[in-house]
Amino acid sequence: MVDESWSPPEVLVTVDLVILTLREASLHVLLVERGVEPYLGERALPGGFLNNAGEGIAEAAARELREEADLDGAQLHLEQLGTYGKPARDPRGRVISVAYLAIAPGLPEPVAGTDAAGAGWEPVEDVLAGRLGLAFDHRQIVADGVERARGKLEHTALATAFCGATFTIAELQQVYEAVWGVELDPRNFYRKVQKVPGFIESAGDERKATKGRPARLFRAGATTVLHPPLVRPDPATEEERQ
Amino acid sequence: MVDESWSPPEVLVTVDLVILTLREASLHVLLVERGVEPYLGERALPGGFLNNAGEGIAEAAARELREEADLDGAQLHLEQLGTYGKPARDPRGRVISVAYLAIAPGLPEPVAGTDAAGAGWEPVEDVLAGRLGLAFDHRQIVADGVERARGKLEHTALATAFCGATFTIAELQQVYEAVWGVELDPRNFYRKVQKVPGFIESAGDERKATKGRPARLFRAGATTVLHPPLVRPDPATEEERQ
DNA sequence: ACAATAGTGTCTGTGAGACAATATTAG
DNA sequence: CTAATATTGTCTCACAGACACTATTGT
Repeated sequence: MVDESWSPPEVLVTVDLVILTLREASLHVLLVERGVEPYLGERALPGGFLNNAGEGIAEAAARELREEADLDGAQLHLEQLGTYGKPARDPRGRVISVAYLAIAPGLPEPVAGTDAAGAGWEPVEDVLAGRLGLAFDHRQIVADGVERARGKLEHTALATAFCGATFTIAELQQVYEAVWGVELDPRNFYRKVQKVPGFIESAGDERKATKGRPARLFRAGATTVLHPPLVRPDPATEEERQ
Repeated sequence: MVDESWSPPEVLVTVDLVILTLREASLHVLLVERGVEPYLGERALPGGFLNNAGEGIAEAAARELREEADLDGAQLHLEQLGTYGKPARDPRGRVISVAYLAIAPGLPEPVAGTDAAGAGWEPVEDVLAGRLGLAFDHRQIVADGVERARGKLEHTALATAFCGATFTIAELQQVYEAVWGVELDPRNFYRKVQKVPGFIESAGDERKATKGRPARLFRAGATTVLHPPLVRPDPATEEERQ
């Protein structure tokens, strides 16, 4: 370390949340409208400062999840995404942000946050394409979150976190298609998913769709890591098809 | 956020490094002996406080890499691993640590750090098994770093970062075997590695081993992501063999 | 009946792993 | 020559993807 006379600088730490969900078969992220400077009035990720008390970073993330999105961190998938500390990222001074990724099943309607002026789900595509500007470096954080989710869908049962307590295989497929941005063959997907031990388990009864034969219902299984993994189709392979 | 009258708490931020290398065909991590309280005299990861000036977190990691291990961050693989902020992890007060993972090729001998009392490479196995105790929560950080490296070997060209400028395929195989802790078939590995476009490229001449036929030399290719990936053998498949 | 979706069966090419065979060096 | 390692060749089995086909509902 360094000599005792030197005193290290103190910095402010915020926790920001990338909360993803599926709405109308496309990926959405929860954004709030900032009620204070800086970036007043602009869209930003929900988040806030780390509390004084003996609050761990993960606890702070769960607290913000509760305060700003009214979601229960204990029930949801919540994992650390990364830490962002570029010197000039916050005009207030030396602020670094620890970002967390949360996955929520489809929710009824725009969640009204307690803190933020207004909260609402926005299409991830609009954010990534820059059609919707975000405060700070939050666009980059969203991009990292989506990329993380895409990768984890392959090797973990994360996709079930987008669904409700029970779901059909077609619904599960829509999750993969929306997050990966690809189309999958329903028949191959059907067998493939069921072949992974512990991924999903039957929930007994049936459920009717608006049209066609009713589908079986399933719930998430005990397994969190998928053996074998569900690999997403290689875009390079598509080109070969000519 | 919160009302303006409330003032968020300031915390101290350290940057810690998990520097991995290969020595005698097994994975080693760089550790220093702490010269100050707390944990004086115990082993710990190299690291230090974030500087006052406009120093980004990644820059701080590169600086520590230079100061404590005399390695050039621009040449090495250096990526953020995660942020650790349990309230009681540091007796000095509210300190959170941003951990970085660095991969270094086999180096001549114990690197003498400038700051730390003593520095040396220790087998990762000793740390993970608890035979060698570490300060703070550094054992967990090492475990996370090794796990990250294992996964990245599958999908990225990270393995070449363990090697020198040129290397044989057998040496590359030793990297995979040491990090994954498995044995691989040299013949299948040989073809598999060469089939991945851009992973490795020939370096022309030859080089003799102590015994046997001399092996071709290769250098790292331009590709960083492997298509197709090198999947590590599924341990469940081994049991089937009976 | 038809449309629409759920679920099953079958074929085929590719690729991974097992392992035989050949090449090239040192001693 | 033999030992040791590098490199190439070949076989086989499993599996992913394409897609025909059957099942079960609403209208």
